[in-house]
Amino acid sequence: MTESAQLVSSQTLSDGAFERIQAAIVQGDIPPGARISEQFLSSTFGIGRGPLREAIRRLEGRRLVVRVPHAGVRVVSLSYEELIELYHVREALEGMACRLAAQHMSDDEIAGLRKVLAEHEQHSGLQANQSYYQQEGDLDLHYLIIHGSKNRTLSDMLCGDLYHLVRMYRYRFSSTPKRPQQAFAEHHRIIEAIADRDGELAEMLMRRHISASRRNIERRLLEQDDASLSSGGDC
Amino acid sequence: MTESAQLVSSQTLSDGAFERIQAAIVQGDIPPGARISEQFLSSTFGIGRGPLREAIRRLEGRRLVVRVPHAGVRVVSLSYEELIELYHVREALEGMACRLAAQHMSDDEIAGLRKVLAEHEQHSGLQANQSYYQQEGDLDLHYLIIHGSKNRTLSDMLCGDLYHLVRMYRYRFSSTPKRPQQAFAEHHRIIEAIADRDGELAEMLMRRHISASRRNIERRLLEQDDASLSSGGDC
DNA sequence: TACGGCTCGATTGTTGACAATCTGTGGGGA
DNA sequence: TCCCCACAGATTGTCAACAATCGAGCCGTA
Repeated sequence: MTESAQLVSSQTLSDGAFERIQAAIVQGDIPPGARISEQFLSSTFGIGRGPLREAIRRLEGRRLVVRVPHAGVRVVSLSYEELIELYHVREALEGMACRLAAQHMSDDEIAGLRKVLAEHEQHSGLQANQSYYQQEGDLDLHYLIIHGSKNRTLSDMLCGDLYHLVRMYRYRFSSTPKRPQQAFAEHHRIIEAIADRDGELAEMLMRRHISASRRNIERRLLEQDDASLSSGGDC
Repeated sequence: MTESAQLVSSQTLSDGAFERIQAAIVQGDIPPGARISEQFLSSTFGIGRGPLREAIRRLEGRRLVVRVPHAGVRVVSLSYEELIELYHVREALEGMACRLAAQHMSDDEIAGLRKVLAEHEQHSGLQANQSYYQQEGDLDLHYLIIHGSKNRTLSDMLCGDLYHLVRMYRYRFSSTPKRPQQAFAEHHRIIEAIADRDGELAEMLMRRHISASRRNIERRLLEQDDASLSSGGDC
């Protein structure tokens, strides 16, 4: 019902299954740690097990699922430590991306950055529901900056692999009271640094931005029962 | 003949095929850009096309091969720009790993680092063939340092994904005259910084080490015919 | 009551055959 | 001579059936 992915531009059944399963994983429709049954997906999607298995193998190569032989595959479930580690890696990589973006982005692209930021301002001022900002808008801006680095290898790693994992867990931490406004201010400063072509500063601000985001997660994770993440809720 | 991979500890045919093909790619047995025929591999390995296709899909997920629908898969072929980009990413990531290693490695592990370095010294002094040092020893040391960061996510990215790509192209640049001795000296300084628990310095030295390696490649690539890499020899 | 072995069911792994698609080649026409 | 079309061959994509393996529940025994 919810999936408009029926009209995917995939040329093979395997590609289509790959995209649909990946979307289901990163959107949380299939929770982390859940087991994936070939038979179930096969009948759900209405395709044979062959293409389906190939799609799963591709997800396995992307580390979105883990497989134990003869026992089935499960959606990857990041532990608390792994999630924090992921943010450390992001800090290094996106810091670099931000520095490169300050060097390589065109003036038009920087104008686009400002435009997105202005839209966010309206959103975050308009509605009290702050989760949207954190969920989509935040990433949009990061996407733009990453692509602005003009380093395709870096973009692929960040957008293709890391962000899928980040997105899986983001929805859990979207409702921190003051974080959205703070993040907005940080975004503003980052964009200004990029516009000034100050790569050093841009990298530093981005690293602090992600570092703050990480600490926010650490705090919230310690507040709430930390067992809820490591155990992998099976309710 | 050359492959002792017959007694792989893989539990399924697909896993075995995955490991063998991956090894063949990173070792250069299958050159970058070459097309992979399902039928050929199927008869070579003596397994059906099903498990083989699953193995290829896994490689596709790891970006070691690219596939165009209905037309076959090819081994990924890095362009000059992509190779340089890869080294930039390595610089950021391994710099971070080196800093963390200085903080988290145990004294025993650091002793192991020194031991490996001493072995390299004998090798590089003993034999005039400097390629071995660059090919294997260099990576051994980097592996140890990366794992010493105690950041499993970082280790997986660096050792699992990036290094396979780096290894594919390393053999082309192994015979630069003075580079091995220089690299050895850089390794020495890096290890000393780690032993001193000076994370800042260790990161900086590692970044310079990789940066020097990158510039070495850039220089050699500009010297020799640069068309040989981008065109992807089809002889 | 607790533990070890067994059987059954379900799920995964593998195979071979069939259908769909692309590529290279040859012939016919302008 | 050149271009377009059709055909054949090969290769990839898909499916359904068969074999191998694992886990759960049951039973018998100490």
